[in-house]
Amino acid sequence: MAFSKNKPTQRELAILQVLWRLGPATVRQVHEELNQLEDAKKVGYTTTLKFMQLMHEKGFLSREMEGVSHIYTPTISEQENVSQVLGKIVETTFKGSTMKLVMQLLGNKKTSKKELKEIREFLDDLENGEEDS
Amino acid sequence: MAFSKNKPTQRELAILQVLWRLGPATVRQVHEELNQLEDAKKVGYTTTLKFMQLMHEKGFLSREMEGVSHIYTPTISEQENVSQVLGKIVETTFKGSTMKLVMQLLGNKKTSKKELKEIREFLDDLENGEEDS
DNA sequence: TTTGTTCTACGAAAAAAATCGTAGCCTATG
DNA sequence: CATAGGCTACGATTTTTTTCGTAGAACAAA
Repeated sequence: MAFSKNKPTQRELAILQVLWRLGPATVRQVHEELNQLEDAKKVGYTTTLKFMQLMHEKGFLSREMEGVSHIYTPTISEQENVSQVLGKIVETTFKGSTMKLVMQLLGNKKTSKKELKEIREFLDDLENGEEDS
Repeated sequence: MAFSKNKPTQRELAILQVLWRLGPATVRQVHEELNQLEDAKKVGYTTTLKFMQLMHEKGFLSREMEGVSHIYTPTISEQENVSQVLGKIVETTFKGSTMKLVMQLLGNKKTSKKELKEIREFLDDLENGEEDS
């Protein structure tokens, strides 16, 4: 169902990614993690705090009290989010054809024999195992 | 080689997409196209103009005079751009494995038999035609 | 109890992105 | 020639996104 209406901004997405990696976490934890990253801009603690408060209001994060502090959890999974993003890409640049995207991916990267084999097996599974409507 | 340093903003991307679709075009053409879209916010002409001027300065667009007006062209192709975006996705959410992404794509969408066959053929071509190191 | 630490909540302010108004230049047309 | 229309350039202004400073509550240690 994705995010009701708004999309997360850059910073918001960065925070979501930390949470996806860490699982439910406090502002402190997210903040430390953020300032760990290579391209970090060394942002202040209250900045991270404010962001997570805002994201909570926007519905991007849910939270619950744990003693004195909050523990935040994304309301959308990384998979859902990436699906959404990929969906948009398929629509706008591959005219709706997921296959075209797959082929660009396979074609672009020099794919190893082993990987190709994996894919074939995966396709087998798909064709056999799944009895979709 | 992508964009030297900066990434295009939302609006800038929207303009790029119009240009990718239309090919080299004038501000007027891009502007009309932009205000055609469903989610259009009915932006003024000079806004589009300013944006394209800025994008030219930033190196996102090249341009040449044609009579009284400019004709703008993106300095990066849609393919290059999408590769870049996909690359980031693979890195951050698929831990560097393009295959994982491909599988998510194949798994997610209910893929038709015909499409699966296409993929297999594509894989055959890849394996035969390409003699990679 | 006083001090220091760690939270949250807010209210602004700074920075970045997006929008628009006005002016000046050509050119076609009456 | 005068007027209208289309185009660029440019200087703000508005809106959104980011950032941070300050204040108050809770709590542990001196």
